[in-house]
Amino acid sequence: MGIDRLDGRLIELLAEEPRIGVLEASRRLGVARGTAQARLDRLQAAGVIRGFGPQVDPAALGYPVTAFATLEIKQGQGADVRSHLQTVPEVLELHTTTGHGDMLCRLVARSNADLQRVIDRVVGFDGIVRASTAIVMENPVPLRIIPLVKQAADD
Amino acid sequence: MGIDRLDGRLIELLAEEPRIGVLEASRRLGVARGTAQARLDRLQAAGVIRGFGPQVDPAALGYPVTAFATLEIKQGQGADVRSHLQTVPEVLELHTTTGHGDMLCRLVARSNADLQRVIDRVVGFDGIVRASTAIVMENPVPLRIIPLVKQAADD
DNA sequence: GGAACTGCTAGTCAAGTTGTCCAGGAGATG
DNA sequence: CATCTCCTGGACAACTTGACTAGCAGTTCC
Repeated sequence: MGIDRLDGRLIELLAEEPRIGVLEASRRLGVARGTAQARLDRLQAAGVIRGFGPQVDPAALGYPVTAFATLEIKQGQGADVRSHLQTVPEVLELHTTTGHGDMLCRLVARSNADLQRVIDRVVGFDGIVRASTAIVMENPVPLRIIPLVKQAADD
Repeated sequence: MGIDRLDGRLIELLAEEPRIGVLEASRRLGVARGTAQARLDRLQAAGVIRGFGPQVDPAALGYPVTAFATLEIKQGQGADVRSHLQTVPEVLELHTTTGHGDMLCRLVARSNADLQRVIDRVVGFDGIVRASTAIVMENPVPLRIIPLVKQAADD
């Protein structure tokens, strides 16, 4: 179920230079291509690697503003709120968290002014009792996984 | 700076089936390979597509628990806290937000018990005045970008 | 109108990579 | 000792990539 150091190094390599392919990765790791291929297949089958989809930058798409909104939900309205938020393209991510019907969602917007429109659309829904929004100013640690992969590989 | 519908469909295709490659993508889009190639190059050069790195699932790596921690930082300690959190592998992401020296970070852990260890490590640092943690129970909308890409393509 | 640009098509080419085999060796397990 | 599992190093055909070509259509600008 876990991963070993070879798996870890393979993931690191592919994370740094995704275009290199299995053959080049096997060369750099100093193993046979079949081995790298088998490891990669196994990691994907196990769900450790979910895929190699394009990583799209919302800012480059014209949405440079990110915010996190904490929502308090009316009892029993959870499912409705979820399907409402699913329809809003600017909602990139939604979690339900511990707390009294609380949810946390990540939003993006074209500008601070546009963020108001997005929040209105998110919050303008019956099941939502209250919302508080925190606008992201800096992102000192962008979403990363490599340190965790190394940690997991060393266990 | 924006993207058109062909760009949008190309991104969608690659997001759904990343392994198809440029040639197959061009076939499905009904355009010449050179066109798909050129579009893809342009999207990457513009930073819209940052890369095709492996998407690793922390849960499959043995870290099924996710939490968000809001941290209140002592005046002037921001930089120190940032570099501290950077060294913690379980910190997947860190943002500074509006508010009085507030930060928001995404954590993962091996179990709820392990989360305590992670939080202790995160919070056990001088510059942090207070922390409140919300444990993620469900993830009704996993990190997604396609709806936003469609939106951007239609403008 | 005509010239210059830009973006798309449809084709070529060599070089490289992929998927899929195989037989054999090394290390662990019972 | 026999069996398993994993890795190696090699092979093969089929395919994809990167780089290039010439030609065509639509815009923009004088």
